[in-house]
Amino acid sequence: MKYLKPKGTKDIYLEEMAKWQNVESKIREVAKEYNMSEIRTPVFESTELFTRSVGDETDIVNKEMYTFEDRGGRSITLRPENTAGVVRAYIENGMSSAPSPVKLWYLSNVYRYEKMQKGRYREFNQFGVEILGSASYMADVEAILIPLALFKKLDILDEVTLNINSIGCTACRAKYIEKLKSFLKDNLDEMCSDCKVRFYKNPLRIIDCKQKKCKEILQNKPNITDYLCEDCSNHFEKVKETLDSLNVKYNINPDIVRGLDYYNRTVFEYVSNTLDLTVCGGGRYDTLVELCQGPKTPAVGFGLGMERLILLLDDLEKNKIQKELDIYITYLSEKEEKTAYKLATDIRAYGLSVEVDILGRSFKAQMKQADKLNAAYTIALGEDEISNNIVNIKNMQNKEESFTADLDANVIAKAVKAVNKK
RNA sequence: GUGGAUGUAGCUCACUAGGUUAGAGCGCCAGUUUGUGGCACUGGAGGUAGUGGGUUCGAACCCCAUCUUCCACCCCA
Repeated sequence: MKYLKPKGTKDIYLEEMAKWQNVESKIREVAKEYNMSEIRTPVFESTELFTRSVGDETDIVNKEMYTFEDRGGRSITLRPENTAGVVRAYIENGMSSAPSPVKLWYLSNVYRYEKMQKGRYREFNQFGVEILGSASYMADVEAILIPLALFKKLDILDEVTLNINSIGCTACRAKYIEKLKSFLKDNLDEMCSDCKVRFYKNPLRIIDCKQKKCKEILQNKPNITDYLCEDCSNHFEKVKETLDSLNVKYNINPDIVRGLDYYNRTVFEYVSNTLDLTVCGGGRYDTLVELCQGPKTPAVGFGLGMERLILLLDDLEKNKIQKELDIYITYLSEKEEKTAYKLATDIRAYGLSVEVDILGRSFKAQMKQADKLNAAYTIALGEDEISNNIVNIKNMQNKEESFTADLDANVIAKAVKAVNKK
């Protein structure tokens, strides 16, 4: 075991790959149902894109980016999140002139230099959506609904909780921060060292500090929802009303503050009820496109952690994939080997999954193998079958439902497909 | 980045007053007399005990370093 995968990375293979593909296929279904189009952007972008958009006071930018200089002396960073790259692509390719709203989805890997824990990797995958061009609360609602549609398909609707909040616009947030600061000012000495720093750099983050003393002090803090300006307040009310009308259950949690600077108004997250994990986080970002030198464009989006979602599914045993094989062709001796292989190849051309032994196993071992691979049917080829030009197609689950067919790929494929449909 | 754990076959784990060729279950490969799987039985492959040093006549077991993974913070998907 000389070479190990880099810290914080993961190999995905065999059964786990099947689980991923299952989730991915559900994601594609949802994407189609919501009429979104897929976007793929580069794994790396110029460093400045992230420092500008994510915010240079955030932890992501301060200590978690994989940044390096390329051979041309450019500062490059492996994307720590996807929104910035999508927004860059939106502007660069003039997508603002496409019919609004532009609804983009992606499934891509992102990179953060973090200390490992379960559900926390240095390379991980996010399913995400960005809805660009709508300032309406309806867009917020749609962004909230999309993960829900996926959870429903995965049968974990009751296993996650939706938390929402509004952090207002720059104007009302600034007012709130003043209130919060004056509330905390007197007790600042008793707070943890992190919070003392946050007090000056990013006061909102104090809200979700987990230190006991800080929590105590925060008990009677002012809530941002009480300080929203009229527009922001109305917007938030409309979001809630619409969610209610759709029977979407949610908690209003005035303590959720996202770790990226570009959010405003609605922020939301989906949290596992059983594991201590945030599976999905998102919100509105009306100023980001402009900040990245694009046309003024309101937008909302979210990112959903694939590794965490799959971790949750595994924990709930909701993602068990039974691998299936349509036909296993066995042969009695080396004499029938070539006929068997040709038959397999021919049947495969009809879209069925077919396996033949390529290890030189005995007939009996081939049968065992067919069983292990969970083959629906087996076909045994021997001298008799070849001379009579007829084969027995054995149903591996129920011997009584076995049947015969001509030794012909077309006939066999049609017969198996017909039986499968029943 | 801070604090605390962990590491023995592909997987889940045994073996400690430090002492001959490190074990089990599952998995993998094969066989149980020659044309039919799932059970059972038998056999086989597979580990320089994460890696590198040190202590010792002798280390998987003791010490140090390092890496990995995990837990609590931090943060977040």
